[in-house]
Amino acid sequence: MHSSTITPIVSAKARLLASAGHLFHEHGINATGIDLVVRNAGVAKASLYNNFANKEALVVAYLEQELDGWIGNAHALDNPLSPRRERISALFEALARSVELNTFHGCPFTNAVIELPECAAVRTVAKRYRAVVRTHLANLIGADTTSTAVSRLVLLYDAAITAAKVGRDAALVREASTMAQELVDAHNPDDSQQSR
Amino acid sequence: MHSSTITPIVSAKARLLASAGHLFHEHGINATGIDLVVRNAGVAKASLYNNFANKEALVVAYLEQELDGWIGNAHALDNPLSPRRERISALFEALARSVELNTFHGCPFTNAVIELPECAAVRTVAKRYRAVVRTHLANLIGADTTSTAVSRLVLLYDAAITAAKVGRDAALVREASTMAQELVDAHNPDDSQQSR
DNA sequence: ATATTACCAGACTGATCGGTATACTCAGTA
DNA sequence: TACTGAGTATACCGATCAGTCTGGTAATAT
Repeated sequence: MHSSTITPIVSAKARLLASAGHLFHEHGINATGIDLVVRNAGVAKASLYNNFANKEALVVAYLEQELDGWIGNAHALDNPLSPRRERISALFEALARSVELNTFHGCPFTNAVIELPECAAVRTVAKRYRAVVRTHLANLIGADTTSTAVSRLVLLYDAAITAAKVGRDAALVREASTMAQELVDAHNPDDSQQSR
Repeated sequence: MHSSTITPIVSAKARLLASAGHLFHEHGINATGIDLVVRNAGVAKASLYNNFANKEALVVAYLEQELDGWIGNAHALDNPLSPRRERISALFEALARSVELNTFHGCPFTNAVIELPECAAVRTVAKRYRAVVRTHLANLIGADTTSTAVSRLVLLYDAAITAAKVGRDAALVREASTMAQELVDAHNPDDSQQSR
């Protein structure tokens, strides 16, 4: 219980993941060397290789952490009492604000797939991420995961992320939001107040 | 005229750009070292630095080449006699086929922005590319470049590219195509045969 | 008390990177 | 003929990378 005097407050592993989370996401994976991750974490180099087999394993753990983060964030942004169109647009609006604040660095999974195109483990996590997004969007509009409407929302979310990352265009992100809202309204015309 | 016996058929610069075109696009920019570009081009290393200041300059030249290629391809895919919806969908269909053949390696500009996030020159070419896409789509549907309809087509094209690169999902690309066609039809209802 | 476990500090290795330097060939030209 | 310009081949440089190794510290468990 009270083992918090000299024993690390948080484990070396947790500090490494936090460090990797910042550096990989903000400066890219390839541009971030192991030494920087270690120094930034305030941890010994050996501790990295005690907890992770190699850099690739650290990258995968980072992506899994980002996936958990996305889910947490999606639920934090969601107000189940709002109409469906607003529950959807909240996701896009967060993206648009991030663009305006210059704090958007891209989708970690898209970035990783592009930075490490030959890494199967990365593709696997990216696939899981896309399935999670699809499931979440399906839940928000109360539709089947395989429905056309959900596919279209996935596409609009993909579009918004590219518009944010490459175009840095908040207005375009909001246009995607409008499209998503129109889609939800068309899919569920008798829904102007409640989502359940 | 007849100076083609020992004088290089094509210049070292052209061979380097062709080599860079293949390697950067298929394996990524950071993963492709200078030595490989040079060896693959069958050219001396000094020839690279005689024609380009550094790797970054080569990358920018490669992107400009890709931009020209995109324009050429877009015109090759376009049949001005087809209805507008088909002129649009041809773009998406080419993408879907590329996914099915496993020959799609992503948008060179998006890839470059993600691989070299701190490079201003890369961002500049990417911005030009997006303007070119917007202009082309506007011409295809005969709308103003700044119109909402064109913004929406840009978004759908962005979406299709992400669906292709990260999702590797040809069906999703075709769903984007359907959305684009519906958008064109709605924007121009009295257009079922001719585009002019 | 001792063995174990988790950690830190940092030197070190081998490979690879972008880029430079040296020395040469050869075709066209003034 | 002698110079120039574009090319080739290859050795080399300093930096950086991922990953290993040595050696030490301190708390925990036996």
